[in-house]
Formats: sequence, C-alpha cells, structure tokens
Amino acid sequence: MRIYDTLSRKIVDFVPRKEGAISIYACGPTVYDHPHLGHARQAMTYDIARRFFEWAGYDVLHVANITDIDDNIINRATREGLTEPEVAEKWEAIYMDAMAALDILAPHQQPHATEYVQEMIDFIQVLVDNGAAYVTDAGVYLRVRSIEDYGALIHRTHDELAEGAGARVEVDPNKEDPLDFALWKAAKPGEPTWPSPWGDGRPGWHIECAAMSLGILGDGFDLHGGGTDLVFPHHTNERAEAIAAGRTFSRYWMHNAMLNIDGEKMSKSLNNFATIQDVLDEHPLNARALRLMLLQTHYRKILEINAEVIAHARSGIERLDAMIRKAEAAKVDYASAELDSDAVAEFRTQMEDDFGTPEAMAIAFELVRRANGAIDSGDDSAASLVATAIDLTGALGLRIGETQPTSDDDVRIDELVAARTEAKANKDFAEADRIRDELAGQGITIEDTPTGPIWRR
RNA sequence: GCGUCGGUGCCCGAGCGGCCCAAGGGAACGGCCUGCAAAGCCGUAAAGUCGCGGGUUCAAAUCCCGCCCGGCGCUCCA
Repeated sequence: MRIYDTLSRKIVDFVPRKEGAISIYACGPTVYDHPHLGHARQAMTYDIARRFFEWAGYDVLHVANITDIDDNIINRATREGLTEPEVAEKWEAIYMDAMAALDILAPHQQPHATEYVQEMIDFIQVLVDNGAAYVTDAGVYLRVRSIEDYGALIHRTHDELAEGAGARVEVDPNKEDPLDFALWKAAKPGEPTWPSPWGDGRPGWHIECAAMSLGILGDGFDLHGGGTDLVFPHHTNERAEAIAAGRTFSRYWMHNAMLNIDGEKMSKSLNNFATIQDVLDEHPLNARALRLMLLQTHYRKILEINAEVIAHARSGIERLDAMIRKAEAAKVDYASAELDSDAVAEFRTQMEDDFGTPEAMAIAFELVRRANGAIDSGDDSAASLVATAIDLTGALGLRIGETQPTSDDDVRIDELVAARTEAKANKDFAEADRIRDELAGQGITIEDTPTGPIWRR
C-alpha cells in the first residue's frame, strides 16, 4: 500500500504500526448546522479507505470525533435561546442521519469532546509541567516556537508563519508570541465551563483531537485524515501538542481536497451552498450517485459538482443496476460464482496506489460491459463477471443490484405487465403501448429481455 | 502578497518520460436487437494546441523555465 503523505509530500509506502491492523483518526464534524457536501466528501473519503482496508483483510479501527462544544455551537445556542447540549444533540442527530443515508459506515468509535475534557486537562497539564505551555488570565497557551518543526505539515518556517499571524485577526495581547495558540480558554460569562487547575474554562479546539486520537489509538497510530483546509492550523496544532508532550503522533497524514460548485468554491456567502439533505431529497439515486462521483475523482483532486454532474452520475448508477436486472432476468447464478482473479488483482493494485478509485471504477465498468455481453450471448463467464463487479464496487461502498423495495402495488404492476405481454402476443401493440405509457406515467419502466419483461421504478 | 495544488475531448475526469494515435463515466451519432421503444452489445467522432510560450530528451500530456487562469491555506471551515 502506498499513500500520499502530507508531511513528506510524497507517495510513501504505508506500513501499519501493527501488521494486519490499521488505526485511523479522521476529524469529524462540529455539530451546529446542516452538514454539506464537503462533509460528505470528507466522511466518504475515509469511509472508502476503511472499507477498502477491511476488504483487503486488515483489522481496521476507525475513530472520528464529534466536536460538541465550540464558538459556533455557543453562538447558535445564544441566538436560538437553547443550551449548547441541545444544539449539539440536534445537529449531531441530523449529521448521523445524513451519513447513514449516504451509506457511510459509522466509525468504530465517535468520541464527544465534552466526554473527554478530563483527558484534555491531563494532556495540558503535561505541557504546562514541562514548560511547553504557559498560563495567563485568558487561558493556557502553547509556546509554538519551542517546537522546532512546527510548520512541517504546511512546510513553512516559524518566521514565514509569523508574517501571516495577526495580519487579519487581532493578536491576543495575552500571548507571548502571535504564533501561540490556546489549549484552554478561560471562562467567559454565559459560556459552558469545566473546572481545571487553571480556573474554569473550556478546551481549545486542537487539544480535543490530540487527546482523543492518542487516547484511543495510542502513540504512533497509523493514519490521520481530514480535509486540506485542516492542514493549518488544526492538524499543525494537534501535531505540535503531541510533540510538545513527547508523544509520537500519527505516522501518515492524508488530506482530501475540497469541492467546487459551478466552478467556484462552495460557500455560504456565494449562496451555492448545498446541504447533503438537499441533494438526497432531489432524487433517490443521489446518495449512490454522489459516491460514484467521488470514486471517479481522485480524493486529492478538487471535485467539480453541480446538478448536471450529479444527474450524469445517476446515469452511471442506472447502468450498474441494469446489469443486475439483466442477470436476474436471465437467471445467471452469480451469488456463488467465483471472482475474476485478474480483475480483482488489478483492482487491488490500483487501490493500493494511493487509493486509485477512478481506475478501480474503470475496472468495475469494464466488468459490467463484459458481463452484459456475456449475459446477452449466454456465455458461462457471465456469473463470474457479475459477481466480481458486485464485489469490487461493494469494496468501495457502492451497492448495486439491491432488490428494489416491494410495495402493495407490486401485484397490480405485475398484472399490468402480464396484460401487456399478452397484448403483444396478440399483436395488439396499441394496447401494449397504452399499458407501457400508463406505467411510465407512474414512474415504472418496463424492459423487455430475451427471457421476458422486467420492470423497475 | 506569500505558500501550495491544479488547468486533458461536448461535460465529468484517469494518465504524470516510451505500452498514449490519451482509461472510465455521461452526452451525441450509426448499426444490431425490438412490433416500436427502453436496456444491452458493436462501432464512430480531427482530443492534431493534453492552458500559452520557450527549453531538455532519441522520445513529453508527463521533466525544466516564464506567463496566463482557477482552487485551497495564511482566518471558523471538510
């Protein structure tokens, strides 16, 4: 396995800390608003990595935090007259629903920041004790310049970073140096607080992930991920905290790229902001279409997204599903078929090269084309090809060939389809087309196959 | 401004020194199939400037230099 490591800026061999087991920490959401497509890309990137590793036989431990206390949550609670936990619980539930709808596996552990405050305090205490951090009236800060390669993740020196620091935000006068950042924020009126050796207050943002990742996964865990926008300051600061505490932090860093809508960055101010729910509501196929799109673009490339592109991806999903319908109509016994070892090997090779999901999907679509041909010609290889296509797309979290949901309507539709078949047999094509149009008006599509008609919603 | 990543067909996007007269998906067109469709299969399209201009090399979409354009980071952010 080879992965592009943000720290070394190279594609490097990925060697897990423990053979056969992989530990992943991916930064999760701050729950205070609707999750948007960017969250979907982030979560799906690590969902795909985790699924592939599991498919490849690794024992994976995937951890993603839930930030349930921060400025945004406090602001929203104040604005809406709610408590911070009420805001966090509400938006966490919405986030979880969106993830489930996108068929993203829940990380094995999803710790909440507020449940980890004591561990964070213990962590900060180590930093205060060893002189890496200092206490002021406003809180506890980390002495950034005490860390030699602080800017390593973004490949910048202290001085280069200092040029930017304070250029746009006012420098906190309590800090010894503009680069320093808060580990612990002293209590302000009206804010939720926790007791600490440095007075009541709440933890800074970065300490949360440092404490939880090391606490759950242990020193030198394998992979730390997130969006590229987190490289600085978030990941840089987490890493600084770990180093200052004498801990070995994650051994590989991966970062997924952002996405653009209609050629521009997605943002609230540009009003081109798409929530996950908006996209899911638009079409029942969109959850899988979104995954297909993400798979067909490498995770480190900016992804262009708009309504048209999602619609195109839906066509791709339909092509995948159509193969399964054909296979079932032709009674191809793919459930117990052996996989095509060449395709599996090629798939694995591509995925092991920094998650080559676009190439992996190309392999899957090749299988689909060959399978369709084999089904049409009654070739024995059909079962294996179909089975392989299902297995490989499944390894990426893309379900195809799911039986469509049944409803009370099914019997009535079956009868209409049968009536059409009879009309066709009697050469009464006017009646056959009338039935087909009637069903089409209800969103039902009939497909004729050599082995009889099948229908779908 | 500084840093960084990128600009490939009608669209989305792989490829990153020879296997590329450029994967895969979508759209289009033609053929087969069909009662007609849909789905499927087969095939086609000057991708002739792989952003533009230089250069290196026997060989460049792939490396180097300059320029133009865009994303992201420098500020809460996936």
